[in-house]
Amino acid sequence: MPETNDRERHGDRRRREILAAAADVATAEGLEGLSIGRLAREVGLSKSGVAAHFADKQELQLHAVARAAEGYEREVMARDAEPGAARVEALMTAWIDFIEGVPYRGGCFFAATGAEFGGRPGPVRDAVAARTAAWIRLLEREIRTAVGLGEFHPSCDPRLLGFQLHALVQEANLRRSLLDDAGAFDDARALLGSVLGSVRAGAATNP
Amino acid sequence: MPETNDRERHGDRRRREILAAAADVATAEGLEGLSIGRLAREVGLSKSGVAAHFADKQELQLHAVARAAEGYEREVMARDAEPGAARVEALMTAWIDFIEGVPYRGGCFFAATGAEFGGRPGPVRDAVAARTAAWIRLLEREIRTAVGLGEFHPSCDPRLLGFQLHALVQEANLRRSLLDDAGAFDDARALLGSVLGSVRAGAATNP
DNA sequence: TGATTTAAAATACGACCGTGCTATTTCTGC
DNA sequence: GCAGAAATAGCACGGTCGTATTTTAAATCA
Repeated sequence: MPETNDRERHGDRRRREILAAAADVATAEGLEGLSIGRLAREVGLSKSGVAAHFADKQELQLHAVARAAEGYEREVMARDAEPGAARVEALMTAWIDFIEGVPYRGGCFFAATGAEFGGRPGPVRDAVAARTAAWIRLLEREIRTAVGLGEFHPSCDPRLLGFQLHALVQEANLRRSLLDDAGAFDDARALLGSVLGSVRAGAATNP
Repeated sequence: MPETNDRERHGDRRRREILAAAADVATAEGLEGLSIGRLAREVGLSKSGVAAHFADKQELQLHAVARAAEGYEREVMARDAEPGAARVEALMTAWIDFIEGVPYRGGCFFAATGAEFGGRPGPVRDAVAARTAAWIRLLEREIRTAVGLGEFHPSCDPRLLGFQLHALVQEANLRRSLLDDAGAFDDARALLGSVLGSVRAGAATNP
């Protein structure tokens, strides 16, 4: 069998190309509205040429979710900084920068697909939810570390702070993509600073 | 001509029934994915029976947006309280309560459709965006009043506070619908209290 | 009652959907 | 260069989509 070893099989380049286009299109037009024919036109293949790479449409959707998640893991979650407050700030800043300069037309892939699949059960929803939950947990864990190190005020509730930080970026993404508010990410940065400032050790007892 | 006077034409009851179902379904499955046939099954009519009430699908979508907005105007925006801080809190509380007990399966209609149409031009997007922007402006105006009355700290930026408050509810809606986090609205309420507390006159200089 | 207006159904049409199946082209390893 | 495998194209199928036209049934009114 060819299989040079295991990785980088022959059609993997195409497959990646298709998935990149899928993540792109899905961010703007939804993961369900994404059609094989539409995708084929996008990458210059025939419908069957695209379909051959996946068992069915759902598998394509799941791979597109995974592909989008890889981007976040590489560009956002992998930020290294001193554990604690510094890393919380680094993660958030990287996240805001990433979404602001996002290559996908609709903004944040997970904001778009999360809202799309929110009220709908199934494996795709589960995949989107799992990635979102993992990111929130990562954020909370880092906040907890900062509290443990005494960098954040002891009264700071990691779940609530994580809630607040996650909300800021979701809001910025919505305002840019729906309201064409280009300054939304600067607002998010400003609020990130003020929220983090208010929980830093030595500040008042909020939140 | 029949036309009892002008309002309440003959098929208006059906029409309202269809639009209620449309807003319902669209919240869970999107405004674009909403199909005439699906809607017909929902209200127990034939496809053509539904289609006869609207010029085309886009008109149906626009009316569904308007219908959903009416619900918000009636249940949320119409809260009357003393202008200023009290009304800001009343509006936000009514909003959170409304979405938490929302009759639509996917949560907030405008969160769902806003994300869906964010990266897509057209009249439907414009309608959703206009309603969302109007609500944000209403919130900001009331905040500005509170600052003017001296109830909120003079350093409070109405745009940023509005950003933060709007973000809280969007986040709660996402967490419940995508992550099945039933406590998300209580978290939003807690944060609403802490954020408003921090901008009340006499508090520290945040945000 | 009979004529007329209105609501809804029935039906049809063309477009696109996802999915199989069968060529045909393109690449790869000897 | 040739065999064989992999990648892609071509095509057909059953469904559903939105829409338009026609037909039936029910309500309204003279």
